[in-house]
Amino acid sequence: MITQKQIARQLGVSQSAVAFAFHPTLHAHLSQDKRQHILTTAQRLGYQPHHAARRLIRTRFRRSTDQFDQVGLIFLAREDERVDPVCLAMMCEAEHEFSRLQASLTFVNVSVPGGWSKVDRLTQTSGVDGWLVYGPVDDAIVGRLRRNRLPFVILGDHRCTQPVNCVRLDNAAAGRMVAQHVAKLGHRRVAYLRGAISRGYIYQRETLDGFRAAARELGLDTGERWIGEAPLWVGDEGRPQVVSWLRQFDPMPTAAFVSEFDMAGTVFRLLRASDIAVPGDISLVAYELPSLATTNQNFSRVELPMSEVGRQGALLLHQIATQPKQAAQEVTVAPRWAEGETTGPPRAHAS
Amino acid sequence: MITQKQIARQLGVSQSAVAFAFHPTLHAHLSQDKRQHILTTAQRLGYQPHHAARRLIRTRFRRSTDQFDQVGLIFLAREDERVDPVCLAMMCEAEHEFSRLQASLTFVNVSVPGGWSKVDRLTQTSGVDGWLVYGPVDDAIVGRLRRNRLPFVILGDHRCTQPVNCVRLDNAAAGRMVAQHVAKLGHRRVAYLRGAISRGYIYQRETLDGFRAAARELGLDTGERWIGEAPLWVGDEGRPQVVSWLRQFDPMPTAAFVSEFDMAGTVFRLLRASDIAVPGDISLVAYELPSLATTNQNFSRVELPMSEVGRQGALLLHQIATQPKQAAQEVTVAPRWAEGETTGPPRAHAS
DNA sequence: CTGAAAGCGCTTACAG
DNA sequence: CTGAAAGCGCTTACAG
Repeated sequence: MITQKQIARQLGVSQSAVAFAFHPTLHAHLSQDKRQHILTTAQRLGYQPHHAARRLIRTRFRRSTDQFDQVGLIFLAREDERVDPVCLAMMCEAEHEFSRLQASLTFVNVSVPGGWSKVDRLTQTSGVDGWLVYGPVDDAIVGRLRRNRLPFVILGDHRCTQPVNCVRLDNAAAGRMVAQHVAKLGHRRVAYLRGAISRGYIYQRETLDGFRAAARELGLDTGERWIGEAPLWVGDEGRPQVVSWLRQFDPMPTAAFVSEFDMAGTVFRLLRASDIAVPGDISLVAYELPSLATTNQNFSRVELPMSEVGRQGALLLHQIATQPKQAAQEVTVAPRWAEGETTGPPRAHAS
Repeated sequence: MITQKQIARQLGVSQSAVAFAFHPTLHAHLSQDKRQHILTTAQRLGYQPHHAARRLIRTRFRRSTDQFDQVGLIFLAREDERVDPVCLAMMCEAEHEFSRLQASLTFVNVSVPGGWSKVDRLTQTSGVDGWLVYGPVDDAIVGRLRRNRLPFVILGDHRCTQPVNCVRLDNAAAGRMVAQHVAKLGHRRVAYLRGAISRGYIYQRETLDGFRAAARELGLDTGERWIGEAPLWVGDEGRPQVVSWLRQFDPMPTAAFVSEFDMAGTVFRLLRASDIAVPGDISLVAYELPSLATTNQNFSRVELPMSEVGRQGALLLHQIATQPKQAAQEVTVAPRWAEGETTGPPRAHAS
């Protein structure tokens, strides 16, 4: 591996001249020519700064502000969930963005005993320059992170009452988007199928609120009775209830929104098994990650680009880590509409 | 943060005495008493070795063999796959195991342009002490890894012709397990439902081979005709074909094995929609990760504990990184049988 | 504008 | 058996 010393020797300059060439913001100035010369040579020789040396020196000069080569991802899983496709999608994209910045991503699952002590250890030994945090984050956790004095960005929804740096999906916009698209097609009776809401996820409430507000504005017929909790998560027995729930209405809704990942396919099959045509009898709108299976099946859907959340999170963390203190920022990522074949205008006699 | 120097000052010993206390294998020996005293004090003060300093010094003394605090996970995604639940399950468990060893895990996705250069950079700048590798690994990739001279362990199936350190599931045992369980219940006509096999995954071939071999031994009726490629992956249209494929046999098979993740539920619903009772008319065996949805639905199934692969991979990497050179080891993890309600003895008149 | 020097925390060869 | 010293690669205060 190539060191600054070697570059200096090769060019017949001092080692500090080489170091200064990489830090143009420092008070000591090199002539432009000399600096360029050093940088070109460094590039040609394939110089890579030694991360460990940088980290070490950081403990000496606290205000080494421009260091950003190791970032941690704190994964706070909910107890009852083991695999989380959202997490991996965000992580891949965040890692990709960090790679551009010559930084790498350390994964820490704090949902196990002793998880937080690892976070503290990495912080104290300068193991990382900042944190991305994903999971059910609240004020207590934010307090803990603040005490460590490293910059951090929350990915996804959170329950904090104080302002924090975070990147999240605009859930309300997802709900609005659905209402707008079905309204434009001419639908008025739109059913909203939820998963089990006992856990009280934030996205569930926000999506529904967005849908409701837009539906009201657009003049859809959308009282409480159109909002059904479909027991799609509780095993197979409950599933046929979706059809009977839809059939209780007379006339039936002409459109339905399945507001949970990976469930529209099941509803589609249940409808077909009951000889309800999609989109002939009822239009169906799905809610999906860009990568899930339904994508291939040409459902009309609102897509939640979680990988974009990861990307924006990486960029925001880099920004707050390298720039002087500023107010907490909340970045929202817009959902995307994907037109498929499961929506169409309502039947003339039905609308 | 506490340093060795501070501990030394506190105890009135030299700094090197403290360092030696942490490295009992070195030639210079401390008295047992003194060593204990130093270690106790270090513990009491909450001493944490500074990783960066350790890494830095490693570039000086190459044979610092006992360092193991930063490990990389190389994620080689297949182009056509974006989210991989297996990867996250393994990673969580590996990270957990590394935490016990005071090490942390850096995630590197090499499926993007420039991915490998990051691996090289981390290797050259002593950014990591070893690699876990997950994805379609072949000899070319192994050659690349060997050149970097860091220990590495492959997680999951691979296509290498040379011996390598790896941890994988015993896929053949999964196939055998299914054959044994249905045979014990008295079944003779057993259908084997595959997903699309165009991609030629290794686990698909090995699982089938294991099933075939055991079926032959156990006297099951299992010619080529019992092995069907169920187009479960190609969208909704192909799905009803599963039922017609099963019905082409006369008499029908009394048991069926659905040999891909997350598909048994779909087959179950298709059968029910066609008034074929499970397990009355046909027993159904699923193939799942311990975390997938079917787990809740009480299917009889063979479970593939990928998290255990991650755990064993972490342990193996630690072993080869800290111990003198030894021959490549291949660790296999056994699948687990979970008895559910979708299997039973065949109907008397049918068997 | 430029270079020599100090020192981050640690490990280990070397001298007492 | 023990301690003083060198030095990993780097950044920056300080002296020319």
